[in-house]
Amino acid sequence: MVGARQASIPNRLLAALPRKDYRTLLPLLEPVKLRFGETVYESKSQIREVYFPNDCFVSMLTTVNGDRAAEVGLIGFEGMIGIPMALGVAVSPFRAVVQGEGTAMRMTTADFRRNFSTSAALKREVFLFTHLLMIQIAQTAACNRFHLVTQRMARWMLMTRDRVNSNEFRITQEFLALMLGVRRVGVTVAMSVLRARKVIAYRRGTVTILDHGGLVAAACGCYKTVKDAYSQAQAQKGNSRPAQHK
Amino acid sequence: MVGARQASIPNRLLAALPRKDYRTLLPLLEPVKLRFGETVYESKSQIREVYFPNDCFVSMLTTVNGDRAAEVGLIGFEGMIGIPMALGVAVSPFRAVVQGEGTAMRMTTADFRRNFSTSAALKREVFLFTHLLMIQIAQTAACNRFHLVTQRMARWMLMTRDRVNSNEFRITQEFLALMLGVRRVGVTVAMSVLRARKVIAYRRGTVTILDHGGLVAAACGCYKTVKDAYSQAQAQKGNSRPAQHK
DNA sequence: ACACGTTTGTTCGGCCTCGAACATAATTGC
DNA sequence: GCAATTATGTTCGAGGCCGAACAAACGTGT
Repeated sequence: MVGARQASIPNRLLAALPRKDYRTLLPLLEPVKLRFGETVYESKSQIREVYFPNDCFVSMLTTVNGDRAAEVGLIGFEGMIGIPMALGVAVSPFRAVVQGEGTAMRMTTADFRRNFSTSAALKREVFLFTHLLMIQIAQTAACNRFHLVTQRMARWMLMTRDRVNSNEFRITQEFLALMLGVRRVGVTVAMSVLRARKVIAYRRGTVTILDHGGLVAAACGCYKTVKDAYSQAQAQKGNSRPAQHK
Repeated sequence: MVGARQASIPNRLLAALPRKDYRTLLPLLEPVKLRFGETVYESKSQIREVYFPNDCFVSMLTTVNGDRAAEVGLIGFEGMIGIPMALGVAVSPFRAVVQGEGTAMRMTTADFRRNFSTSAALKREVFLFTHLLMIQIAQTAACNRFHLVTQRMARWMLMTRDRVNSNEFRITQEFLALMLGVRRVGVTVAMSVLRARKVIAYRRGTVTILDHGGLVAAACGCYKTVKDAYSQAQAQKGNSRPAQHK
């Protein structure tokens, strides 16, 4: 019955903590609503709070030449926003923008710092996520180099789907183009190709995945690579801590 | 006289440690020679040792589709090879290949783990470097998306220059093409453009930077962005620890 | 000095993405 | 219901990089 606890704690990172550690954190966690488009951290700004998404998700963006930006990472309920804090840095190198509206548990940096140094379990979970985030960013680097717009867009949709846990979500082509760092027209074409194949449907700001397998086929292997890294990490935890349910 | 100690300890990360912490580590550090092209870690392989480069430097490569690879990070004397160990993971997600021949200080994972948990200074330095590496990888992601071969190649040469501390270094176009994830011909063209501008000179496996400023101008801003992040981190340390020399 | 392998240079057609401009459709506010 | 705004669709020429194939120059070892 490992799943029972997870059901009541949407954020996977928090859910993976021993009950004792979680109880200590709970009074310090404030549920907040994150609205679509909201900037959680400006690039190079001070980090004042960290966030554990419940059902929202946030894009990490890096800027080049001061204007053009591209998404380098996507973080949802599987992780935490504010990873630099875990590495002893209170400044966010990335811009963090809410991509999927929803709620998150917020904690002040002071509280986080205090508990981070005392809870070995929190450290372990946060560092593991840091590692996975690094893999995601690195894969994005390679993906940006090699793969076509349609492939990268399909990957983005799949990553989003995994975080909203639904085959339908709101997104405009304009916004998606910003994330992928391409022209909007490029997204228009890519989306209509997938629509013609009946892989997705969409209308003014809403995309529906019709054929999940087809979308995976349309995406590059980067989706699977990153996803496998995540699930393998989960599996490792399960194996290395067989006594967790005690 | 902060510099005096650094002069005898080539690796900056080790050099930044308090003398006491460094003394503890020293007997565990084995100097090894890393030869050009040598694979330090295979992707997804177990990490058995971590390395603190003295004058060598190592590329971190990510693979897509199992065959094509691209460099996502370059690590030299400013850092450590084996960052996943700091995050509690003993498997390298990347392939690590020696790019610049030289020596490094090697430590077994067991020794690293032991000392990592007891030396707050080592932790601080390694985590700070982890953060900087993450910035480097993210910038590479954006760079791969937006910038032309010539720009990215110029950036690569500058990053290499900073790590060999020399305006001349050995590299073939074929190898450089592998790192950048482009065709060799693309590198040939890009290099001849820079040669025509008298920014670089080269002959069969050796590149010489003639005009550093010109090369910076030819590179994209990503070079400066990442470099600034590194030097800012150093400055922060200097400010926050004014009593370090005691 | 010579032969061989390695490294660098050149060319070709084709595809993807670019920037720009303009056209149509859906939603919102009044 | 109508106007204004937002979102999506279409087209154009240009440029960069692609894979492939072939040519020339350099260096090494015998």
